[in-house]
Amino acid sequence: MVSRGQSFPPFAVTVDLVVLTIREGALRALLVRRGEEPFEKRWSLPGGFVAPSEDLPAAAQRVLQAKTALDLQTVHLEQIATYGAPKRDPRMRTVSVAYLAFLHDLDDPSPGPRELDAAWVPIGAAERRRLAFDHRAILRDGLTRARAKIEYTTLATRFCPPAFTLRQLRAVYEAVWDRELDAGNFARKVLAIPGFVEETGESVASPRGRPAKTYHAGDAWHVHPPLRAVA
Amino acid sequence: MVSRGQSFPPFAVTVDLVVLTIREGALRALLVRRGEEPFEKRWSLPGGFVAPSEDLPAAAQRVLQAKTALDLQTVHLEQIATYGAPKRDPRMRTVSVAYLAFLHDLDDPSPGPRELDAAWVPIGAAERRRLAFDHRAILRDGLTRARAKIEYTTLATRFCPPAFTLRQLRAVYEAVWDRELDAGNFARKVLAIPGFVEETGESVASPRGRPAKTYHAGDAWHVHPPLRAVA
DNA sequence: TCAATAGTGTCTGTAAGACAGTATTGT
DNA sequence: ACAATACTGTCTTACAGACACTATTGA
Repeated sequence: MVSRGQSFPPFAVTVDLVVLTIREGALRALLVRRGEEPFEKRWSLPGGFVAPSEDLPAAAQRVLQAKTALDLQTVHLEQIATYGAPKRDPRMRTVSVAYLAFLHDLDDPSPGPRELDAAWVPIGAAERRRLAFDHRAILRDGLTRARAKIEYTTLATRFCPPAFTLRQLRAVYEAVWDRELDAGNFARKVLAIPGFVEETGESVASPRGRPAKTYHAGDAWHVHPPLRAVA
Repeated sequence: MVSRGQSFPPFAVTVDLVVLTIREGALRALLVRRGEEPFEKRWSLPGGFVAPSEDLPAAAQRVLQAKTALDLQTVHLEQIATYGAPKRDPRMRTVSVAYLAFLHDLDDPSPGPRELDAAWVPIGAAERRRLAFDHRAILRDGLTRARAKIEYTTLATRFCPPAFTLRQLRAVYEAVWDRELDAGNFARKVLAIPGFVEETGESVASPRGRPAKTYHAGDAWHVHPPLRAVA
């Protein structure tokens, strides 16, 4: 171990992102197909090296904006954990700081210059796929975090467009937890939490049936008492 | 950003530890006084550089064993988060992976060769102290994690010696949450969770009053329904 | 017997889930 | 009218917290 002067064991530091969205009623993760070694042609989480004077969240934002046509700073990005097994990257000693992002449905993602493809992959397929590096473990940890976090925070609204119905919000929970919720109980509970959602005053016609009111995300962060992932 | 060949932005990677214990009825953190620049003479969390072929949890264990006369692998170590602001270390670009450890009461800690002192500092004083680097934020995050984690896991038993009374276990929760719990409700709840604690069959005399049974930690991990930090 | 601590019983309020019932629309 | 969807009322059960009560010891 070196601890003095300019000499220290040099590490490469990367960020890798678990980017989740709801599309066609299914929870999906953003995956990219690698165009270079190592793991060429293998699917992986989007990621990249951290620049010498770049903060870690800034690196995560940069990677995210390169793949998606994101307008805003309002996207929620949180750190999952850091992965640094000595042989996780065959090229060099690397630690990867993993981030989790929640996005509402967007256009198709665009692959970067060194990538063959980019896609929103349904979560079951993504988890089963052989991913590059230790990305399968990172994806698993990110999903676990997401499933836990929407229980006691209002983050589920981040999966929704700016205006949404309670049906859409409930669909988020149902997709993330892979479990059906009682529509009535859900509406009562969400509306009882101050600042979870706020009426827009508008309604949208359902395919058939009574039109649903639309809501904006409110400014509350904590949901107490929490919604529950298991019955 | 460099992403090909041997050339990449070099980072130093360290581990820093939030090591907590209960001593004299108070929650305390292990702090060390730095004997070299930067932040010479300032108190800090124990930490150190990660060696070139060392896994991150192994580095954390090594740092922990250097300070405390720990016998075992059974200590619980979990990652808190990673801190990598560009100027967090004035010497070089450094990212620090922070770990959280729960220990039962041990001997006084021993300072390392480049440290002036080491001590179990009561948590209130530790939080108020001006610590080196961004260690105050790391300590805060570690405490938040600890307070949340003992709600829904059996980790509080890690603060207890191998055999303990319910009074001792309750004292752990009271110290960590800084809140008194109803003794009766606590006993009923803990005993109702299968595998939380197991009777040793022995008792210990109280200073005055009925002797308390002693227990070992059981093999359960989750506490459901959770104990609650707030009333 | 008294004081102190350990542990149990019982009541009450809150909240979750099941599910029936009402409201509002398009066809 | 009917079907479909949105939402509300009501009942049951579970559990947390308050607190009174019993149990067991040393002095």
